[in-house]
Amino acid sequence: MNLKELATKLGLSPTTVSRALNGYPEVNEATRARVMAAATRHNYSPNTRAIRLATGRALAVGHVIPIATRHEIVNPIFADFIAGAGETYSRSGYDMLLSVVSDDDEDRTYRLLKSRGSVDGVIVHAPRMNDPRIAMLNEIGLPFVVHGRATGSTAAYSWLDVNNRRAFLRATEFLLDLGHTRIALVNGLEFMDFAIRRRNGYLEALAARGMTPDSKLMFSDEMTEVAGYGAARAMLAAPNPPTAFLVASMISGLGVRRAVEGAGMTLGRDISVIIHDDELSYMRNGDDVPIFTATRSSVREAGRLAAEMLLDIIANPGSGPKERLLEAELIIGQSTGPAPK
Amino acid sequence: MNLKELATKLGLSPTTVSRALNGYPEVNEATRARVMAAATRHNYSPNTRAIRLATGRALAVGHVIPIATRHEIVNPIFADFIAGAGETYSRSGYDMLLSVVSDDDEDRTYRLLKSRGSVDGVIVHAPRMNDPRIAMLNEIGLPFVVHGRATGSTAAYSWLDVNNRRAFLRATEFLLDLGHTRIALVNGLEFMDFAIRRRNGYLEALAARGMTPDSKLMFSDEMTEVAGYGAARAMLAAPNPPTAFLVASMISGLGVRRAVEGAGMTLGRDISVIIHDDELSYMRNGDDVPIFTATRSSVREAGRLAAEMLLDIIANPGSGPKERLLEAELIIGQSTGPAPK
DNA sequence: GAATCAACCCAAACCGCTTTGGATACGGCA
DNA sequence: TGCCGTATCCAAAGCGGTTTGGGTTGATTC
Repeated sequence: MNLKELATKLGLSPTTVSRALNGYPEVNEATRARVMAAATRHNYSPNTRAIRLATGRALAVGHVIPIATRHEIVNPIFADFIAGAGETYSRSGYDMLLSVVSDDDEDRTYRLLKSRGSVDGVIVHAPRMNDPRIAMLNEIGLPFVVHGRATGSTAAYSWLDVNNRRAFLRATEFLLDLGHTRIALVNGLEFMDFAIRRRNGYLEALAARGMTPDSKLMFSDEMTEVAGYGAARAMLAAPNPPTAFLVASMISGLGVRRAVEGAGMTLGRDISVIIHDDELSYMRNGDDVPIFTATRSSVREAGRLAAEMLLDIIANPGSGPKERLLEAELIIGQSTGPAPK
Repeated sequence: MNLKELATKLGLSPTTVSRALNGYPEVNEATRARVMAAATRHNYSPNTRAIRLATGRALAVGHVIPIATRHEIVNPIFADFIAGAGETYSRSGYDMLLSVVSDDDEDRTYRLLKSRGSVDGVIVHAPRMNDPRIAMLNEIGLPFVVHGRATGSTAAYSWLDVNNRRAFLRATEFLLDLGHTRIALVNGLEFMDFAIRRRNGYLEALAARGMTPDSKLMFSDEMTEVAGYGAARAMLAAPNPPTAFLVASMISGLGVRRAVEGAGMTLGRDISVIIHDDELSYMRNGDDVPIFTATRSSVREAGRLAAEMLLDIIANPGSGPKERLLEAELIIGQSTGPAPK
């Protein structure tokens, strides 16, 4: 059943039917009601392909997921972010287009999305320092929102980020207040912007107390269980080991915990651990009582909000770049305690 | 730059230019070369919206991700499956459309995808027993491939699955051969088809040795770290505890390991654990030497293959349902050993 | 030399919707 | 009574491709 058929069946022109369905004022309310009724009765739904061509809008948003050719990792937080964004799109009648491409093809993919008109905008994931995508997207004129920020980028752009610096600053202060002086940082890959900011927060807190950071206590790698385990194990075995760990993710946190327990120590008593908790739905930090003390910020909520921001930008072009900084909560769990004497 | 402009610039008709670019035989090779060159020079790429309308094909595949309204979980293996499928789509010029919907809306979503012509086919995720989606999709005539199977479904349908029954049967046999007699099953939610099959494999292996299953050793829940921990902890504390665990996922496996170590026991010596390893890219089972003994099957590869199967079905309608059963490998790691005396 | 055929190219219809630019009818106003 | 504004509705022209159904040309066949 298409528009024309529905129109003939109603004895109306396609124009009128289209207007009736789309809420235009120049159609009699009685007629509109008749059209609406007929539409639902005949189970009519407009062909999106035709709408897209006629309106010139894609009614879709793109997410380009780069598959790093080097370490083949699918970022586990994507799943929740995407789920959040997807909720927003469903609510607004937008489609979500996922492009999984090797990171060499990322640039080409954005250009194709633009030139073939597949999407009205994109969300940029996992920004790095001086991320070249920002200038490129501005240049080709494809609306976008960055999840995170790109330190060093000069151009203005829209972004939504968690205050990673502040979160790690507060977490470090919290550990310092508990008397810890040897605090280790188990960070993500430090070409990622969020990881840089977290390290900065950590360093700032130390500096504020006049403490010199120890590079032996600073680790940076993929945020996996194995990496977290390896890092913590090595640090605990080294001379003058840390009494506290600041960990970039729930998953690495599990590895750190294993190393701690494997060394015969108890979490929250011998060793304190604070993780960053993205509230991944399949990796909850305990049910009601949090297991780990954590800086908490829902990545799923971030997905929802970033998508809303993008839809807003698409609906109101030329409204200038938008920015939004979310604060992480500091949640006290069972993994922290006063530094052992 | 669109087709018509390119045609005028070349002094040709849109017809000829279209045919030249799409490889039709009725165009002079010299002309074709000229067209191709001009196309790349002027950076022409066809408007997909127009192509879709003209051809009546969506050039897109849908993945409907249900967000369970009850436990709000985003299945962690989606990420890797989607990544695999996405690779196939990119290679074939198809788009991947993700719909994140509450599971009450799932039915409606499939119907909309069909009636609005947004996709040429869909992948059905997480089939349950007697899954109603299969009959529904057959009825509305939307091509699909099920990732997994739906026990009890009478209609024929295309699917790609891992031999879950056989994997867990072999794993159980392996533990039995090591002398274990108290083998616990830490399963996923048993309304999911894969979980049912795994349990069946487990039960079959026990039955083959004339052993009666103990319901106290059979656990079923969400596959999270916390759930795995809780289950294992409870079983280990109960009278007549198991000496081995068969665990449905890497993530629950981490929880089981924590419970084992928390009880002061050593993995592979006091307690044996076999997990199912989907080879999630962010949750590797060790680097070269596997940590856990595991039934291994890459869900990402499954994504690739399922997508290929679907594209094949779309390209050759009426070719009848396709089926593909992947075997899991049994990988020996460090988490299993002979039953303690 | 006329008929035939292959090779090559084009005009125009079409996909299903939106949107522009009227047309028609009716009531109110001067 | 005649003009005008308002309320309704419609015909037709896009949107940017693909595809159908010819044309034209030059070589081949008889």
